[in-house]
Amino acid sequence: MYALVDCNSFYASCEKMFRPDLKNHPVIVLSNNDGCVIARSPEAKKMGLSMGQPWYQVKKNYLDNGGIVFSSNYELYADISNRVMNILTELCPEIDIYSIDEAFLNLHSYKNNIDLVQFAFDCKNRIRDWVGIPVSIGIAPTRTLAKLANRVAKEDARFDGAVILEDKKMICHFLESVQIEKIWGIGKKMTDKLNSIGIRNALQLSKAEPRLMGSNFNVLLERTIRELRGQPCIETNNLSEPKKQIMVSRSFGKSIKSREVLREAVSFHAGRAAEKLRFEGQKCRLITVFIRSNPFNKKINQIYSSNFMEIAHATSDSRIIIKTANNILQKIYREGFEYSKAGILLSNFTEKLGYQMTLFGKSFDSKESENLMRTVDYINIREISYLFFGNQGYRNTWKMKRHIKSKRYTTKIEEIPLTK
DNA sequence: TCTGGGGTCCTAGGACCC
DNA sequence: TCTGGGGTCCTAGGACCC
Repeated sequence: MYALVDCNSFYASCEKMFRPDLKNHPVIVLSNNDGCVIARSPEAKKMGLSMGQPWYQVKKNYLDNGGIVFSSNYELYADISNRVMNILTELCPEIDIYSIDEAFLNLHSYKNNIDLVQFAFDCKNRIRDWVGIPVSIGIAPTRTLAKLANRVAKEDARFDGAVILEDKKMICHFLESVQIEKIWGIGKKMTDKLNSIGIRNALQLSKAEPRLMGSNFNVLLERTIRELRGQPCIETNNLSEPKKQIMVSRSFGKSIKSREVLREAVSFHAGRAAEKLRFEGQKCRLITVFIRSNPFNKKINQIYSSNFMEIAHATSDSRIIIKTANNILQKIYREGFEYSKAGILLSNFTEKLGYQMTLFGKSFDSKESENLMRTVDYINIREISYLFFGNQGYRNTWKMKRHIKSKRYTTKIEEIPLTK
């Protein structure tokens, strides 16, 4: 059996934790640049706000009706997430952290020795009491079914936040009431395709022949069908699995024409990406940079420009990565466009051990490079001061908007909440 | 005025090999 | 009329996820 534990309206719940005065008030959290709605408290959901809706479209109405809004505060959410995951790991060491706010627990090793209902409520209560975040729990024979159970636990108040699907008959009955687009892994395109051949609910899908569906559509669908039938076949994404790519990209606070300012933004992202790469203990060989205009603005000429460069030896040196990113930018920049976003993608990783040696030239970052980067990271992590590279610039005219951010209550000594 | 960011996996098709 | 067969590897792009 698998349990899926998922925090309810996670970002909004994090904000509410530190603002007891907002209890029972609608609270939402916005994406970067205060662009879209990405988390809604139950009260905000009732007001009809939907996920991903542009903020400017709902702003007036929402605020007029007493809604509360926050810019995203990832430092806070990441810290709260760690606390939740630590508790879950204690309860079940076979844990697969799937995203910032949800995790699968593999309950197989418990066999029949636990009362699943008891287990679910223990989890739920402990996280509520120790951290302060409400969670929902779905337990079922496969991950796909656990996902569905979780969804029902969230949506139907009668279950009090926990749904356990065990009995075969019960599962069939349950699947019949589920639309296929609610199934994990079935997106919009697949929904349309399946609807067109008359498959509308999860029970119908589970009765389709997996092999045949696999060859007519794709293997992902085949796996999903098997999972719906109670046969686990979606692998764990082992927690220690190294990343395969690292991306840093941001929309700008306002659009940019100047090559110079663009260069600062790209350098800044490149520096951040290099930092992430070092924390992953990886080195990369391929660097891709892209710049683009705002696709929503129909009045301007659109551009999406990108290119990549391979570096001779795998590196995690910020200087090399920033320099390469700038060379790519030189190639892709076109005069006369308004750019609204830039990004960098690092890929082709080689773990620190086990390099491919190059025939000519050096194969490794030099000792000097390693030492320098370690020192820079040391200083930056501890915020003794903030070191950056000249290219990264100081103007920051492109930085994103985050006008209504809450405090970093748990990670900044100056921002710890005080009682009056 | 104003529309996020970071990932994974799969597939089709091209290049290349014998 | 008619132009092999079987493979691998790589990449770009699609679909999906939170």
